[in-house]
Formats: sequence, structure tokens, C-alpha cells
Amino acid sequence: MSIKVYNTLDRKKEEFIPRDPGKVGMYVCGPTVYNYIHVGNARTYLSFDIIYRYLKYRGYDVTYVRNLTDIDDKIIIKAKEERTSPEEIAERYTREFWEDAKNMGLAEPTIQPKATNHIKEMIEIIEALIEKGLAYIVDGDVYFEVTKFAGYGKLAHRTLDEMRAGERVEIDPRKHHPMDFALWKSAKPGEPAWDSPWGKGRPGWHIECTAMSLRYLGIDFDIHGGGRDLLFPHHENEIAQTEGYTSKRFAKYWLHGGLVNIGGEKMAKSLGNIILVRDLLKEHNANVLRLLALGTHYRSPIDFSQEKLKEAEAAYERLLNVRRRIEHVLESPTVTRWPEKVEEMNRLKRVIEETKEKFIESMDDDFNSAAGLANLFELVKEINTFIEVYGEQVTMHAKDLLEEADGVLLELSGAVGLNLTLPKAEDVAKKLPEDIYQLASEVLGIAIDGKRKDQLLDDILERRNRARKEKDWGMADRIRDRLSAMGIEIEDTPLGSRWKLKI
RNA sequence: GGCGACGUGGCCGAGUGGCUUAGGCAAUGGUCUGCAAAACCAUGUACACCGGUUCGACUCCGGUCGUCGCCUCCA
Repeated sequence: MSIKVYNTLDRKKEEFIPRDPGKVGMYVCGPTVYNYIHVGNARTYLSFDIIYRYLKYRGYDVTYVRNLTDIDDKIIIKAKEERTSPEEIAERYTREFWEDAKNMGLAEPTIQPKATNHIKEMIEIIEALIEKGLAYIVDGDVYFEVTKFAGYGKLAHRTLDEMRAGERVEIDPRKHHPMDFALWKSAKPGEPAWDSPWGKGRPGWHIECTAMSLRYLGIDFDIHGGGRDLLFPHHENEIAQTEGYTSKRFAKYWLHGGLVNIGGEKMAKSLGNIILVRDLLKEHNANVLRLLALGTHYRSPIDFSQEKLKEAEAAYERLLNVRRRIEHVLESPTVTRWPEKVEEMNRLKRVIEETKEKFIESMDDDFNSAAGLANLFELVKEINTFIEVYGEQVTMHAKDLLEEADGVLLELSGAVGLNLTLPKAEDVAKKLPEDIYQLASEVLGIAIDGKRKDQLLDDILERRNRARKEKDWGMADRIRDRLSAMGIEIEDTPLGSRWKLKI
């Protein structure tokens, strides 16, 4: 069985065969660091994070390059607005991006090169392009001449004529063709500039990706990815300049992620309808965001809304609940039972195996994470049913099986970066609200000095259990309601009560 | 205007030429529970519209309508 990927270049799914067996080179266009990233940006990075992790899970040695565009018009403009230097802006937002990336649970790429560290290579490439007659110089600017590159438009599947049809932008009369794009821009006074054979200036937007991908992944690497909106002109131009330069194929598989819409419109900085990742993460667990991404195929658009977030949150809760339940059952005393529930055990055993197979099958099919997630939930249901028939009183064999099921749950969710780790009791305790002291003194009526929050919580739960035994429902419910108001939820099970913090 | 994608049950969202109970969320009824929560069981004329191909189409083809994206900075 092999992985299939949808290649934008051919507009069809193809078998994934890397250039070097067992190894994958993957380049994803990273952020221009002039602002905090928003949910739309995040979606792309999440999509490729999932792909990166999954390829590694499937045994590939992946070199994942995600660049940082740290020189650009927008950075210069932002610096002017804030009366600071472009370097300072780039540095600051690089830091902030890394912060957000970490909080989102993104795996660190193998390499995160910065454009400004590769100016030399860019100049070399531009010089070669001029020499080859693919680029020309005008007043210190250098343009790529699209009509000289036969394959121009092959990624976007558009001819130059078709592109001219809808021109809405004023044409720079110095360009030979309206679609010609800048490889090098001459600097105005006060702008960041590097020396070049054409005078002081800075690179155009696209050339950096050529320089950095060639440097770190070489010619004809495996996967080039980015958001759909980069397909044209950015990626098209990358292809033109790179293939013009090397006379070889640039990259084999082009993957494009779907965008995030909000209220039926694309989420974009220019439209002013963005939600910052850092704001979202104040309210929601990073895994909820990932679950949202996993629930839709990476190529499809997602219409972002609070309702969807809530749904994802509920789904995440379901995943954590089953793990919590397994843990609870595993920690409880083992019972003996004869005869053993052989039929149920065989069924769960089979589902565990099938889940793994089906999950891999789903993900192998162009990273169909929505289907993979469904497989995961099928296992969740089976586990719940299994525990249900045992009435939570499980045998040693059943425990082994549940442990196995739990392992598969963790393995598969981990393969796509979903973290189902249950917080440790002592860590959770730290997050307990101060109100717990108030409640403790109210219902325990004893000295509470010096006790840790989790100890107090245990005492309170014990008090509640006593109340329940004495059928003092008023007290029992009062404690539950008060805890619930603090974000602590209580579940009474045949094995006793357990509690959790709301996510 | 050009190019492209999409239109699935209350919502979201996979999928296939003839049993997928896809899955998630929500709803209703039931089981369990003192109640609740969690969980399980059961339910809901699903595949935009109109033609065509086919023994058979939600799935293939053509057309219509609608939504969205790209053609300009954009993940």
C-alpha cells in the first residue's frame, strides 16, 4: 500500500514516490513576518504539520523546510507606521510566530530559513536568469520575462492570454509583458538594501523560495506546499524562475491547502475579518483547532464559526472522556469472571486492528483526515460499548485489551498531531480556582490550612460521597453545582466518582 | 470577462456505479443514575435542479441555478 497525493500540477491523485527512497523533501511557504498570524494562516500550517507528521509516522525521513519571509514591502510599510526598523519588525513577528506555532502544537520544521540570509544565492540565480535571457534589467529592477518560459501557467492551468483577459491592475509600461514579475527591486532611500550588480535593492517576493528550496532540498524535491491563494502567481512564478534556472523540474508534487472563510468570505488581513491565533487560543485548547482542521479535508475550504469550534470542542471532549474512562477502569480492582466475555473481546480486538488499518488507508488517500478521524471515533464507540457490557468491572484480559485500544488511540491521534494526553492530577490541581478554599471551609467545617488544592478537592468529594450514602441529596448536589461553577465536572460511575476540569 | 472548485440528512462533513448504519455536533425517545454527567441503544423520505448514458446513478456525461476561490498583496 502506498500513499496517494493530489498533485495540483496534474490535477489528479498520484502515487507518492519520493525522489530518494525512504526520504521526503518538503517545502512549505511560511509567513511574511509583519503581523500576528490568524486562523487562516494557521490552517495552512496545521495542514502541512499533519502531513509532515503523518509522513514521518509512515516511516519517511522527512526534511521539512518552512521559510520566513523577513524582507518585503509590507514589513517596510509596517516599520514606517510604527516608526521602527524593518529588521525590528521582522524580528519581533518572527518571535511571535514561533510563539503561536508552539502554542498551536506545530512540530518544528527541520529548517526554518530566513530570506535575508540567502540574498547571495538569490543574486546568483538572478544573474544566471539574465544570462540565459529569461530576465531583463530596467532602472535597477530586474524582471522575469514570462513569455520566455514556455511552461508559464502550467501550475495554474492558464495561458498567458487567459490571464490578460481579466487584467485589473495598471500595467508598468517598463515591463515587456504585464505578467512579468520582479526578481529584484531597486531600493528607495531609507529602505533596507543589499548590494547587487544592478545597484542597491532587495529581492522580489518569489525568488527567495527558489533560493532556499534549492539550497536545502536540491533540484526536483518531493513536496511543495502552501495555501491555495499562493498557487498563482507565487508558485507559478517560483516554477518559472526555478525551472528557467535549473532546466530541471522544480518539485514533483504540488499540494495546496484550502482557505478559511468566515461568514462566507475569505479570512484575510486585507479584508479585515481575521481572528488571531493567539486570541483563539486564549479561549480554546490547541487540539480543538487541530480537530477542526482534521475534520475537513485539507484541500477543502473551512467556514469558520464559533459553532464549529464548539462542535470540535465537544468532539475533543469525547476523545478525552474515553481515555479518562479507560484510565479509571484500569486503575480499578480487577475482577474475575467466568465465563469470560469472549465474543465482546474478540469484537474489540478486531475493531482495534481494523481501526489502525482503516486509519492508515484513509490517511494514505491524499491525507483524508476526516475519514481517519471517523475511524478513530468508531474505535471510541467500541471501547465505550465494551466497558458498558462489563459494567466497568473488568477482568485482567479485558484490561489488557483496553490498554491495547488506548495505545492505538494514542498512536493514531499522535500520528496527526492530536494530543490526547490526560493532564496529571497534580498539574490539574494547580489550575483549580481559589474558590475551592471557600467551598472547603463551608462543607468540611474543619481546618483547611496547609492543604493542597487537590487534597481539598478529594476531601470535598469524600464529603459528597458521604452525603450521597446518607441520601443527603441537597448537600451532594450543592457540592456538585458549586464545583461545576468552578469548572470542575463530576461524574459518578459504578467505580466511584471522578472529576475533570472543563477544557 | 477568463480559469477552477464546490452544492450530501437540523448543522458540519467523508464517500461510492447496485448493503457505508461513514463520522462529529445537535434533537427526540429509551437504558443506566437518587438526580445529573458520561456512556450505550433506537429514531429521522440525504445526496441543488433538469435532461441523458446505464439493467441500475447521489456517484458518469450535458445543461441550468447557486456558493466560493484565483486572475492584485494574501496561508
